[in-house]
Amino acid sequence: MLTRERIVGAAVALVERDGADALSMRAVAGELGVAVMSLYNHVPNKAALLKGMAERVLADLDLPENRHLDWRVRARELIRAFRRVARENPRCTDLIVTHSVEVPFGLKPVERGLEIAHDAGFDGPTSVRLMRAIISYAQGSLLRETEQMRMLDSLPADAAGAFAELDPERFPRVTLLAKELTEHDPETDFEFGLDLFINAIDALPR
Amino acid sequence: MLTRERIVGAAVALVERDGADALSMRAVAGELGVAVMSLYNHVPNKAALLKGMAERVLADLDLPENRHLDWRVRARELIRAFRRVARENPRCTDLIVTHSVEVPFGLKPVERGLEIAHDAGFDGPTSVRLMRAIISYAQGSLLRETEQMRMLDSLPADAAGAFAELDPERFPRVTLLAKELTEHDPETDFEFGLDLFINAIDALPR
DNA sequence: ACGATCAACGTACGATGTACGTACGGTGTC
DNA sequence: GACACCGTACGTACATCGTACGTTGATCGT
Repeated sequence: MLTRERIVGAAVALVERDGADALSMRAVAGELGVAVMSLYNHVPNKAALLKGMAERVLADLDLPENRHLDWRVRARELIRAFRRVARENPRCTDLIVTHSVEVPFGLKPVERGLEIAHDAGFDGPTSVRLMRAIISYAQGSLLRETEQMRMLDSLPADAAGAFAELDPERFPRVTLLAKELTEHDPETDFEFGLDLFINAIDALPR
Repeated sequence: MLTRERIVGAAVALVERDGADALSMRAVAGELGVAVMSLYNHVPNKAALLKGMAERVLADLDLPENRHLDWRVRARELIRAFRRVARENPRCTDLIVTHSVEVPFGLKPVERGLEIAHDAGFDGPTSVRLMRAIISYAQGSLLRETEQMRMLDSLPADAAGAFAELDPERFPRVTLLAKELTEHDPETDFEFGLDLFINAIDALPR
């Protein structure tokens, strides 16, 4: 029996295996050993399928309930969980980030975020803003990670060299930091920005 | 005479006028009163055209040189300039954000960002990290803005009502903050997060 | 004047999303 | 048991897409 769940699952698996360009209704149907048009009994169109895929991946978010802990570690864990599911499906990441679906990704994480902000002592409107800001950072980070990956392995090999050989008159700091700019440690970068954010929130008046 | 510039320009104009879905090589050619295949004398393929469009839009970044000012206002201005070009081409925003091209968007803004971080007293590696973090936030914000816009005018009208009527047992804070969650003031939200970030950086040890 | 170069073009092909009509198996009603 | 109904799977068909390939015509250096 064909179901929306199976279709979405096959689509995610297919993208993880063959990349996003390989995603087509025909390919998904093939994956399930089914005719193309059968899919349309369960999914209205391709856009809906994409949305379903984003939801599916984000549904794996695990949100441990640990309300007794410090809000800072809870906030960190929430954002990390978001990043984790994205990294577990690396080739779907763009999908997730650009389709983070209504109210960014289901209500549970939103509720959780607001709860944490509340426990941290912030009022409602501020909580909403804080959540939006942090989500922006998380989404942006994921986006940047994948872009940087694409860039780094599209550049010939000696990217740092190319940067270093730029005109030092026009780009003094870029040439100086050529090495740092072409190195990429997504984990550390992500945590660096996350810390920055959490500390900033911590310093906010209530 | 057909040129890459004219093609890219027509493509951007077309997307701004008719939306991203209307972008096709045929449509661009039509816009220029030219046969489809003529485009390929100047642009190797559609992906390259997209990249060109992102570059084009970002080329409008104005980066006033005001090195005597406080680094905080310079940093803010740089990020705002980024957001401004994106907002000037709202329907291209997704393009820009997801194609922010090698070394995120040309070298000048990168150089400028590193320069500001340097003037703020940070060492090289930290400067790179700071820049990455702030770019992540900016990109994420833009992404979230457009998503939220799409969401808000896809929801029936009374979105706040729908939120408020959720089960208050499971989603106490969401129901409580229904109104705030469905209101959207991108400008204020953006500035809120930007301030947060700048202040966090300011508080960092050197 | 003439050959070379190159921008513009037309044709053509394979792939894609999906509208539409059909076949068929299971379920409820008499 | 007969029959009407409905939902699921399917096949065909079409418009549209990106682009490979071969041709034409104008321009320019000699």
